Amino acid sequence: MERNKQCNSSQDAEVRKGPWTMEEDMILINYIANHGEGVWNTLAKSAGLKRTGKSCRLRWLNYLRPDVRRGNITAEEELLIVELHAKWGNRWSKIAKHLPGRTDNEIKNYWRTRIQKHIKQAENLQGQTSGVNDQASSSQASGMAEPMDVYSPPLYQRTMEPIQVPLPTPESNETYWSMEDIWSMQLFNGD
DNA sequence: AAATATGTCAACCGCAACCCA
DNA sequence: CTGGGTTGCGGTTGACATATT
Repeated sequence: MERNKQCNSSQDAEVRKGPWTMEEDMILINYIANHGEGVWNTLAKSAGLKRTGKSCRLRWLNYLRPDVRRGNITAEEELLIVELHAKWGNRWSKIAKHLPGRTDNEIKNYWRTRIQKHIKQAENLQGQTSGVNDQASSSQASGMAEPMDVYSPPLYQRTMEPIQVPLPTPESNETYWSMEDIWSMQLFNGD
């Protein structure tokens, strides 16, 4: 329950860290809805958030922005990630630019948690054909799929429909709000 | 049923690039 | 050109969730 574990040394009102609360999200969303983005440090202060500008920026870009898609990476997206990573290595933001709605952070996470070990396994099975690191090696040594050099992106243009935030178990805890919820809430708050 | 291992993901940090007075 | 502030990036951490023993 108590997942706010800010470093409450002696003073409060310092700078908050750790997971964002729903209130903070609302404040940020609202502020940006009314004033737009700006200089993040200033924004954080003007909005009354006890967060660094950096933290606000990250939260907004990776989570709160209305056009951000989270979860349910499709097979097409995964393939694209694999392809682009093979081409460019860990240039996550560059890769992310080719996956509309996906953030570099999510792609990076997805890669490290789901793809990397998979590829390593495949490498091991092939008996270390070569010292493939993970920098852009022309063709990755995993028998994934057909090797396509120039992958044409517009396979999956940003369809906003199938967004259904997974929300596995609504009973998990108290505040587990989907972005839909938050956005519809903030509509009532036109300030 | 409890303990432990493993997976997932949001958020942090440091650094470098960029911008501008 | 320099210095100080801001932004963007990539690596890493740590909390929580889920699987396994």
